[in-house]
Amino acid sequence: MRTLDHPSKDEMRLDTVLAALADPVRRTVACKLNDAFGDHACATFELPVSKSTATYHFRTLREAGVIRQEYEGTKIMNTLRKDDLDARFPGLLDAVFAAQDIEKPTS
Amino acid sequence: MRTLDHPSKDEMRLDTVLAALADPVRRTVACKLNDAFGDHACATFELPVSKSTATYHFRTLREAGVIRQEYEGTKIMNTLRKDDLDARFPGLLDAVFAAQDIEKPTS
DNA sequence: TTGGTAGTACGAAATTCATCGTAGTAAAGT
DNA sequence: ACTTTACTACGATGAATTTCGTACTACCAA
Repeated sequence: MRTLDHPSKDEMRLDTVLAALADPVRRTVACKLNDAFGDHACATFELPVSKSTATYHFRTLREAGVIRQEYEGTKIMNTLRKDDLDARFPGLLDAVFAAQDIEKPTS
Repeated sequence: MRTLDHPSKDEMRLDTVLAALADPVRRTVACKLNDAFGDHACATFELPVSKSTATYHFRTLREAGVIRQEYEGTKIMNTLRKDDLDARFPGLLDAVFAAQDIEKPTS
């Protein structure tokens, strides 16, 4: 079974988290994970980039600690590490999501 | 009299603000402005970079809308645009400062 | 076992970023 | 008028980021 490395809560760095969330493609992923229910395989995000670029962005988010990635068959299921991030940097994620919604309101 | 360009509140972009705050040197500047009283000329920050690099970071912060820069004689006085940022992206700045303090507690 | 699915790894190219030194400028001090 | 101060502009450089295509792999399904 394939597994992927994730930083522990304590290993999360503010530099890295902010840099991860500064990119619009990655912020879109994080926001969608925050809003949505159900399945979140990488392919379901319809990002405006190629498949290999998408892989890069998902890896960047995972290595920053923003998302968790777990294999499920050939797919990778992505979830937001909201609890861990809230514990490490309280209020940060919510402020970013709120800011995103102000700038680009959803529907 | 020399003046410098600043984005209006509405021109502030989340991408740019987050990218500005993702850099440790720039985040240090913003945090110090948030904490301190009195004079804040560029030279008072004792950053671990050369003078020309410091100029670059201050300009990046100004163009993102994070700080305001105004000439006063040969000096430039820097202030945090807290009110504007709070109005545009409520809670964001405070969350970042709180996170910074968790990661690198002041004194 | 053959084929499809969902993603990764790798290498390359383009762009942006962070850094610096040098030279210059505007204002203030003497 | 000259010097000092505090900063900027410019050009260069190296590092990091973002992008992509191609080739590959692990797993599942028929």
